[in-house]
Amino acid sequence: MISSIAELISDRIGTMPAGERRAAQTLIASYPLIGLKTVAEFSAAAGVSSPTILRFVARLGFQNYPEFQSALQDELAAQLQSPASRTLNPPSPNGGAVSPMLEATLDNLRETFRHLSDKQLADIVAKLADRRGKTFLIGGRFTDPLARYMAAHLAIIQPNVFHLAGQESVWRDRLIDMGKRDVLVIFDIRRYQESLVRFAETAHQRGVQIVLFTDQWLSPIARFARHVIAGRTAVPSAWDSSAALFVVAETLIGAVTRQLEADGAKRIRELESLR
Amino acid sequence: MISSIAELISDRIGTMPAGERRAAQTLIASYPLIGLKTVAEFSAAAGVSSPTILRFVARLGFQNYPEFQSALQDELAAQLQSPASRTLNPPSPNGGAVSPMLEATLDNLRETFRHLSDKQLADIVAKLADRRGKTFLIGGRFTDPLARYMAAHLAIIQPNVFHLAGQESVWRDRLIDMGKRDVLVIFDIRRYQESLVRFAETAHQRGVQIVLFTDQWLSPIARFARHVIAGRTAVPSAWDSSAALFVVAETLIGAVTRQLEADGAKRIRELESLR
DNA sequence: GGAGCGCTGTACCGTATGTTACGTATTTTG
DNA sequence: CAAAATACGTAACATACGGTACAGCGCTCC
Repeated sequence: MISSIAELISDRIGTMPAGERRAAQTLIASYPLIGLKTVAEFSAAAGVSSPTILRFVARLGFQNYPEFQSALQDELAAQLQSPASRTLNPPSPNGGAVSPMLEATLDNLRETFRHLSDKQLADIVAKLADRRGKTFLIGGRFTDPLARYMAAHLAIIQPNVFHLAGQESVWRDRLIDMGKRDVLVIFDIRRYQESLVRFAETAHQRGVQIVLFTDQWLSPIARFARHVIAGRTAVPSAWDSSAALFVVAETLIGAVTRQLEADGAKRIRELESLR
Repeated sequence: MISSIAELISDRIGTMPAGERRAAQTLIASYPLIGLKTVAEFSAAAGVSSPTILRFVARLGFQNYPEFQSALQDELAAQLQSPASRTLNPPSPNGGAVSPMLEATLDNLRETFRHLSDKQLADIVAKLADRRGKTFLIGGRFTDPLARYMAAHLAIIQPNVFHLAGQESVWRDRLIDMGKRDVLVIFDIRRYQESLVRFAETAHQRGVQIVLFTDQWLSPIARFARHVIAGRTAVPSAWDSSAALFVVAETLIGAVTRQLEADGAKRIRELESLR
């Protein structure tokens, strides 16, 4: 059963030629607004010619462009009159195989944040925003990209942020640079990596404060960590999900940025003037 | 402070002559749909003549009717992109400072998947699981970690998966290895990187099928992409969020794994025996 | 490698749309 | 009550919008 035009599109997008598919994608991307504008604007936004737009709506089964627009408007009207249906519609409009994954991830996010106190986050933010020391980030086989992601952001808003990459021997040598005032952010989920544990232990002995991102079963590194963030990872997949940790990381990035702005950090002002 | 057109109307409706007041009331009654239709339809619905409608919108301060319609559309866009859920949702169990970020991310995830059909995902999965060609992954400044994350998983379950890292000149040279049967997965969100666009264009010319992860405003690479995944990125932070794209990536990883298992790929069986 | 097909864009056309001028009706004011 | 000002609709107009014919191009399939 196809009720909305969006569904109709995604149903037929596979059978469309390249140009019309671009039209379909731009419409879906900012649905349904582009469709309410003129053919010329639509075509410009999609980067195709106007006839392609018209052929596109024709393929969807509409006699002409105005009829297509009317349909979009009717849909909008229905949506606006019952705003609840829009966000609540739990019988996922997308009854297929993907939604279990989405549902599980949404649950994981909520659960992860439920066990996360504001105080805990505030402490970590304060530590990360305190620029008397250096910040090192590292991750395991699958989580190292998370460390990179966080490092990419933090390195912009403050100096002395380093992502530890490459061979184990390489980052072991960086231990020399680490001391009491420094922070080490580690991402480690099952199966926990022995090399990371060793690294964390040594760093801990040197007085480095460790912020650990791990799963709900806690990596052994938790023993040495000053702050532990335990994210839910279970999803209906062969792999564990790092999405919850990813979102916590983004939250921290945002909070640290805000904190530094509040501190009136010169660097932030300079950055803004560069944009 | 008057923000919406509806407020503007109710503010001035007192000073309007009879005919225009009828127009105003008709518009408010089924706001804003009538305003998106033609002047003729609007006037008919209000029971007045077309010039009255035009005088009405002129009194609101608009130069002409199209300008008025654009304003209505912009308002709708803003309304649709920040779903009402934010106001309707149960006042988050965790009333603290982090929850806006979490709420926005949850919304982004739902919205992103709402615009994503099973068919579309299935097509991409089929392409990624089709092992007659190679798979290349690359990302932008902030999204390259996502490419790495995906590559780390895909490289385990199948051969010929390559993450393109380092200098632009390095991956440009890899173009030589790419052909019609190959897939290029690109992550690119605002601000879109010129170097990536050039790279995508050249790859496209070589017949490489491109799977693009981008934001809702679509990277210019969408022009060359066979498949486009548009994720929502807006969060209350100085940075855009890649969480939605991350979850889509995880979903794809899981689906590809399942697909290969279903295909009875020898590699998967070998992997299992190794564990 | 060649022939056929299908897709796409350019250029042009008819028309529906927004706009304006003007005459009539209605209300307001001295 | 008269006269003027304001409001409204009819009708004519110009623009820009949607629609179409056609030619070029790339792709696929012999």
